[in-house]
Amino acid sequence: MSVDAVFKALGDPVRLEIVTRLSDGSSYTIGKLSENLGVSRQGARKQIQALASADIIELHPAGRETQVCLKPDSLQQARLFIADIEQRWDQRLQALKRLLEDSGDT
Amino acid sequence: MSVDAVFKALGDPVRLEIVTRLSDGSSYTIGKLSENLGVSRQGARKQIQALASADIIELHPAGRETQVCLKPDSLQQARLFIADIEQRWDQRLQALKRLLEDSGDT
DNA sequence: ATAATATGCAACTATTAGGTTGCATATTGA
DNA sequence: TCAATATGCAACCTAATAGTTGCATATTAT
Repeated sequence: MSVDAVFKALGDPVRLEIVTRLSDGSSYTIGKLSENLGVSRQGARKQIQALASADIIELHPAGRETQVCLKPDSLQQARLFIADIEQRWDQRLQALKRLLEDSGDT
Repeated sequence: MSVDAVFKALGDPVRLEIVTRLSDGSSYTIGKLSENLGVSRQGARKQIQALASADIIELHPAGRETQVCLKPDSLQQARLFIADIEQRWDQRLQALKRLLEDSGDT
């Protein structure tokens, strides 16, 4: 799964709410997860599917219900991507700072 | 700017490539940034605008060109959001582990 | 058996996104 | 001045997204 797909999956308030709820580490049925999201059950189901397709959550069908739980690997990948961007940026700023200090010495 | 909007802005390969290029800390003109992205200049321009609207980059017009540079604050916000999700998840796992160990002691 | 429950699937609509092309305009260099 | 350059703006197309409603189906509880 490419990292842009993970970001894309996180780029929606309903999906972000779902992820936030799942971050408590427990698993929810699709039905419970779909409550109070501000959209219909079927609307919520689509967002849950989108998150599953981005490998951010996992669905475990059991009997007539399906348990949903978080799968943090993709999230970590996304966080590391941002951290890398930030690190490059910081290194560049440090380099610029050193250049300024050196020229100030002469 | 809400964090889902930041994620949304990062959820596209062209925009992600733009951010990656800018992460070297230098500034590029819109024209230079638009090269070799696989889309037309106008297509690239739209993505640049999307990133600017999400407060991920800044545009500085000067004469006939416009300099583009990264603005890492929104990125940090997004990274911290993910880090928080991961932390909650980890804490829950730790708690579960302790529970198992305790019950194993009895 | 039957009713309630949890979910899935399909069709449909409206909006947004990503992309294009064409043309206008302001700035700069020769 | 005049040509080249950098960019902006607008119209347009297509595909994807977010959402809906209605109905089907499998599972579970009484």
